[in-house]
Amino acid sequence: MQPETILESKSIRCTPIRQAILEILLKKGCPMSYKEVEAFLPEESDRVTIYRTLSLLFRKGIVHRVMDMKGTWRFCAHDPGISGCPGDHAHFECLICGRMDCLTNTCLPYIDVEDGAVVKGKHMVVYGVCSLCMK
Amino acid sequence: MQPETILESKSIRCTPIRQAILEILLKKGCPMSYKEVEAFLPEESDRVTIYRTLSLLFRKGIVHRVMDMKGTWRFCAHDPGISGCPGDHAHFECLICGRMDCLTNTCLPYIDVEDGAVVKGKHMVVYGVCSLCMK
DNA sequence: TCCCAGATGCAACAATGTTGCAGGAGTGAT
DNA sequence: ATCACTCCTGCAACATTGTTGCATCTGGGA
Ligand SMILES: [Mn+2]
Ligand SMILES: [Mn+2]
Ligand SMILES: [Zn+2]
Ligand SMILES: [Zn+2]
Repeated sequence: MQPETILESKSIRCTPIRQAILEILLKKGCPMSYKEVEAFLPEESDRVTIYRTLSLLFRKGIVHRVMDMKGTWRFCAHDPGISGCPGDHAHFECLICGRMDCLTNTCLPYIDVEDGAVVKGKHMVVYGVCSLCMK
Repeated sequence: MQPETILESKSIRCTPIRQAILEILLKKGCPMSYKEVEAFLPEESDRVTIYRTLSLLFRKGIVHRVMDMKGTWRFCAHDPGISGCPGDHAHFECLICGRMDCLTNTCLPYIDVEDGAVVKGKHMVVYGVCSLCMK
């Protein structure tokens, strides 16, 4: 699905930067930090605008986000044409090249918490060395 | 077990700050950020020393650490008298009061990664609202 | 006692996240 | 077309955490 279509469907004004950022996320298909996204944008792109755009996309449910093992948020868009990706899956992070991947075929386990506590979400990162970096 | 005993058993010089920090972690028994640890130390304690001490304790395997949903490391010591805590369990973080707890009775699931990739560790945070904050 | 590895304190920096504000662009109503 | 209003963007500024370098201090072994 096209970035513009997605933005319009969420009643978000379709600006060049938003379109560009969403396009990058859709094309890459893996969780990216704002820094990684920035690398694919024109030189003059503003850090805060990228930050706000990613926050907006997240708030509107267009992307999901994962915190990596360095403590930075990574944002990821899966084509909404494909049956709903709730972000409820584990992620793999390579400690060498830094790449992160969605393990969309996994499903996070049920976790028992203390009585009375309410679970809002689950977050799982599996880290190690990816196949490319192992060679 | 006493902090000094633990430090000696790992051939780490037993200094007042190390003893104090380890004692705090053992007493609280939940993953604490350096900031939280700092709050229980004398005013004049140096930020970097705390940082280095926590790193050391982690490196020596005395404590384990978890990244919380704000992207900061939390360190946690379980009494080594109790049968080995590898830190291989999930954690619950309350989004209201910020407290984090070890779910020591859980066990992280096996996750299938791409062929050729090597898993070094797994990291799972369940977040929501704790029983106290629900009231 | 002397020496040296190790511990600490302080300055300094990087990265990310976050907010405030002013100016600019787009939209819809008149 | 004009105007008003909302929203978007760019820039400055700040907080927090993590991290390193260096000078100094300290404890323990030779
Ligand atoms: Mn994902
Ligand atoms: Mn734990
Ligand atoms: Zn890799
Ligand atoms: Zn709570």
